[in-house]
Amino acid sequence: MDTRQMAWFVALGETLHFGRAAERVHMSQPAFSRRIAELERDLGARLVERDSRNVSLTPAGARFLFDAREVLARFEAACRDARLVALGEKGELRLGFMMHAAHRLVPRLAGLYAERRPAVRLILEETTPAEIEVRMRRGELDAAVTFLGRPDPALEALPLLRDRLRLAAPEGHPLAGRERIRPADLAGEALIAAPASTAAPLREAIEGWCAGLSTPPRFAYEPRLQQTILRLVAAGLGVALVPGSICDDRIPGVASVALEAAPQLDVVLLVARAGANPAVAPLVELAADFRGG
Amino acid sequence: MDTRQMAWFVALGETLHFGRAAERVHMSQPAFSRRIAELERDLGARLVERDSRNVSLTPAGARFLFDAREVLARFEAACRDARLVALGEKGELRLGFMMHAAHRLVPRLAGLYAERRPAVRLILEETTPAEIEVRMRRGELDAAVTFLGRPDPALEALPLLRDRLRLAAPEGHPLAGRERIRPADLAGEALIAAPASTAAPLREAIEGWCAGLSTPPRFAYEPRLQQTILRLVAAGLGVALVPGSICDDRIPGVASVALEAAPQLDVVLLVARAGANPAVAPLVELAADFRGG
DNA sequence: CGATATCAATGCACGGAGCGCATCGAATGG
DNA sequence: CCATTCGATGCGCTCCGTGCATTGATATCG
Repeated sequence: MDTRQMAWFVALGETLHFGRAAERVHMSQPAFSRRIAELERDLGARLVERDSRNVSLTPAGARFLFDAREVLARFEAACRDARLVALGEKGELRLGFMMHAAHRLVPRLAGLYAERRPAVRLILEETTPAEIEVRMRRGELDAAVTFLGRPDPALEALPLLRDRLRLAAPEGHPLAGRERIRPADLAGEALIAAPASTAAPLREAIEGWCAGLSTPPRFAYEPRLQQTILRLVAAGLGVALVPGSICDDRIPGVASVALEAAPQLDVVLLVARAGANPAVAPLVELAADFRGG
Repeated sequence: MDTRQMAWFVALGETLHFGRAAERVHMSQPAFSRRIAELERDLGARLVERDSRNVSLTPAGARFLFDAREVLARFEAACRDARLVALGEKGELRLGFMMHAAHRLVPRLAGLYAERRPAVRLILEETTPAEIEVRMRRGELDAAVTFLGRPDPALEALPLLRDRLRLAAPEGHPLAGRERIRPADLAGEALIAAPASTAAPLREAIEGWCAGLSTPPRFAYEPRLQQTILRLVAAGLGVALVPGSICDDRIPGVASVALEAAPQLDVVLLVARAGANPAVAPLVELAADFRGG
């Protein structure tokens, strides 16, 4: 028993005429009669009353006609939606992103994406670069905005922007008034930075810049979120090296200072190379435009 | 494209294994592989990613799996419901009835019917005996409670109860105090009765009883509803000959008097002889019980 | 690193489901 | 009373869908 039988019966229910219904479904009348009889046999219920002059629906037939229309509509919709999802026109797109990107990058991306694919539900998951790596590999994310990390053959990294590290210091701190600082200026300072297990590329950039120091910097606090780091700086608990874009909006109580030979961090859009979710395609295009603009 | 393909795909989606899915739907693995490939071809979308070691759903496949489950469930429900309607276990039953029956008969019937067929929606349509005849013949009603009228080969009449005509007169009226009256007592009285076009059997019974009078009775008012008739009587506008059961509940201002050789009216359950709606069967049984009790 | 096992895809031949054509039987209308 | 209409049935044929055998690719283990 299948939906074709339903479609045949709907044709019959609408015409109440075997010949015309058969014609509508591109079948000969005898074949059509047999299919309807077969449907009734399978169902174990008489659906039409035929007295060789006119055809009428039984109560069961009327009910089945009504239900069949709905089932067929949903069937068609399911097939259409599968196609749309395959084309990336509909469905879901899980976009992971690190907190740094939440300020400007992700909102802009999300807005532009929604214009191109209004029917795709964009699921935003804020997390950390380390988590992103794991979840991308497991296929739990379709794409992610993160720092460029170790190259992965299965993942493609599309550059979005390049960020320079800056110093974030409490207002009134001796370094806060400087035009530009060198690694040596950090001697004895309490540093605040996320641990490598949260954002390896960022941590490596920080430690790399400090590598020249005779006494290695002291990491006083290691919270995971950039938000927290800046709050701790504002509270005067230490200084931090942070991506410059973070300092775009002034945080009360925090001053930002340029670094000499500031390390650069690439913020990239990470997508699976073997395109799992077709809905990522417009996001990739967006990344290219983004780079240009 | 039909629901069998959906069922096959659901098996695959749940096992993620061609061999086991094929087994579940009683098919060999090669045939199953082909059916899935065909489904993907018809849909124009890849539903599963197979890398010859394990099978995984694409986004389109996941969506289709979800939708397919729903479509299949509704499909099954539609088939099941058609069967139930054919068995009279579910669906609708349109029961017409004349106003006279609204007082006690129909509420009791409806209550007992609902106990036997809780899934059948009983649609009650109050109307007149004349209207009932027409609508039964057109198949717009499945059954009706009405006076026994002219026998119709297509309709079966099952006796429910037998009602004697009584006189309804305004309190204080000369006839109101009588024990029993004869047709001659009505001479000169203003009669109130529904027209023959509304309830032929009732009207005929009334006119038949009055047939012996030298001067035929004067029909002062001819409203269609029994309710109206009794109100007019209460207002002192005339007297009426009404089915006795109507007088069961006392109407303020109306007295009822027995008739000599009172005509009897059969109240019957009318059903189509060629049982159109299977849901009437328990109603027919009910009518038999009713006659007994 | 090679042998083995597992699993989906493909080649091939067969059987039957489903089709169209011709026809029948019943009912209707001129 | 014959012509027409319409659904059901008989019959032969075609091709779709099946199972069996096999291939090709890939992971697992000695």
